[in-house]
Amino acid sequence: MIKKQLKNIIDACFNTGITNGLWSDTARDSYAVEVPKHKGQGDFSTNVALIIAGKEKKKPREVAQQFSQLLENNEIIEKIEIAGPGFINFFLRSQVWLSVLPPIYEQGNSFGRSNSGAGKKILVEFVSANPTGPLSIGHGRNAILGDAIAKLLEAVGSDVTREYYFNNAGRQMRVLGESVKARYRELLGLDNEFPEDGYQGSYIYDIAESIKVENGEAQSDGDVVFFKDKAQEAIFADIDNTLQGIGIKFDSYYNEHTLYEKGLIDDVVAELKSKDLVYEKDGATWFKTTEFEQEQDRVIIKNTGEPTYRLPDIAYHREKFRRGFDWMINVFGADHIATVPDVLAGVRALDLDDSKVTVVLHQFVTLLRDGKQVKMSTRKATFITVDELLEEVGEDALRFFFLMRKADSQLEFDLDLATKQSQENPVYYVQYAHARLCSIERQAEENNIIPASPDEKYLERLCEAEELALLKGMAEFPALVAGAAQDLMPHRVIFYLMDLAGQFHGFYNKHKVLTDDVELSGARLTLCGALKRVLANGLQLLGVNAPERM
RNA sequence: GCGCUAGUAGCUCAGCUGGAUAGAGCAACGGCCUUCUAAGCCGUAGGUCGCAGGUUCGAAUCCUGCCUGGCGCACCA
Repeated sequence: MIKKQLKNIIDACFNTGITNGLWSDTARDSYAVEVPKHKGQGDFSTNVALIIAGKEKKKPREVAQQFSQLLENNEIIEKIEIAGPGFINFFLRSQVWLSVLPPIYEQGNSFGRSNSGAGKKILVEFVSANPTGPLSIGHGRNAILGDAIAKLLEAVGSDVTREYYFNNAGRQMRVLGESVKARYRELLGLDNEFPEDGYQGSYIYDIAESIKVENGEAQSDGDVVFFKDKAQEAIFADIDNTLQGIGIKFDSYYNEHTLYEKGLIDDVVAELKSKDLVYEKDGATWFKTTEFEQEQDRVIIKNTGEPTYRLPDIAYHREKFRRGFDWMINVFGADHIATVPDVLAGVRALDLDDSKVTVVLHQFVTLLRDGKQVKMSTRKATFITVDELLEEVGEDALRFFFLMRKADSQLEFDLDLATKQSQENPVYYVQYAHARLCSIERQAEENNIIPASPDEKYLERLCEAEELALLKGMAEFPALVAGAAQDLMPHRVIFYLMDLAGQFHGFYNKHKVLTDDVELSGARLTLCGALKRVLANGLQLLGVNAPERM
């Protein structure tokens, strides 16, 4: 907000310069106001002079000189310096930063939220695992990332729908049914044929066991479909339970089957046909993906008459458009890379705007146990489930860990470290700052020390470097949230919080909040209260608890 | 071979649309608890930002080539 004020002042000067014939209009919107990296370079800095000079072949420092003359006499600016190649650095009056406090107190738990994404209807599709087994650690990253993205978008005022897309038909599920049936017969002591590529996890035995308890031997020659349905039911219940355990709730579940029921699959084929984008070859139906900058055409209907996954995916996306979403976000694991271009090609083929579809691709989670990488496979059941991980590290650490890295980075999860050193987990660093602030407030109450009102005059006593840094940090929060939401990058919130918590810990060790000086104590208490609010709001955005005691 | 993605301190990673002296955590070393929670703080050490060119006033960031890791390249999802 303060940055915005300054931006307005700079924009005004830029315009004045044009009026006075100092420079032309070409640099408009291409210069920036930023917080400089190093101390001594002011509170904010702009590269406007460099940009103007670059466009007009002038000397940057001269332009900066001219520009700064237009900036004289302003109530928020203490001084201006021209530095380096031609940056203009702004040093603001320290009282300016106090203006963050009232909004924090007024807005409370909505401080940081904004309406920068208001009026947008957004679909976030994530997890979308078919019900063939418990959620593995990879799904865990997907789930937490997707949910955090949804939370961020909600924070900027968008209307967000969380959707889980699944398929309970097809080969995978048939194999699942066969696997359960084999285990069931095994439990009954009957001969059985476990499918070669069957699911070997112990959960298959659990499902078989419960079928045995329920039905005795009655289903020993039961249809595979019966076992498949039972398995699906049990596994979905399990997945749901897992998601609940990490605090995730979906607004809708979309079954691929719906697309068939409504005839939407056929619609898509018909439409592609009418556009001459499909052809028959070797008994299969091919989609001319080469018309959309792809290397080869792709099969959409196999020679058996069954569609490949692409076709329903395309139909599903068209359905999303029809449902009126302005932005459709898919959170996928890296193993789905190949499907993305095909679906987007389909979207374009149907004359839909593919720029409304964003795919957030996250890399794999590498698991380390005893310093060695664990290779995971659902089928062979050599995987760690989200439940197991949750059990080991707890919900807060789980969320925090998964969100700490940007999606594009592979995430290394060292189990030994996460369990053994969970006390030194970064999540505690932030939570501890919050707990400390709460503790200070409790002590203040006991000693009847009253916080200053957020617009109190003597808040000007907050002039230590650490205090100003904290005020400055808090002022950045709303813009940070808006940026993280727009770029779908929850990890920025984590880094922000760690930084802010760090600044607080530093302040805490250097200055005492509760002293005999009533005004100073009151002022610092107000600062602390605001800080507590910002930390709590930030943690809430990530779905992490903000404990009052630790 | 092709596509996507990454390659930054001993390790794990930030670095937003190119910007001024490249940061954090862990690990290492040295300090700080009779005073608001030491799950904390302060300090020291640690870097040819994979390599080589190019674009520019200015490159970890953009472009090209090469090297290395991960993931994909099905009429599986």
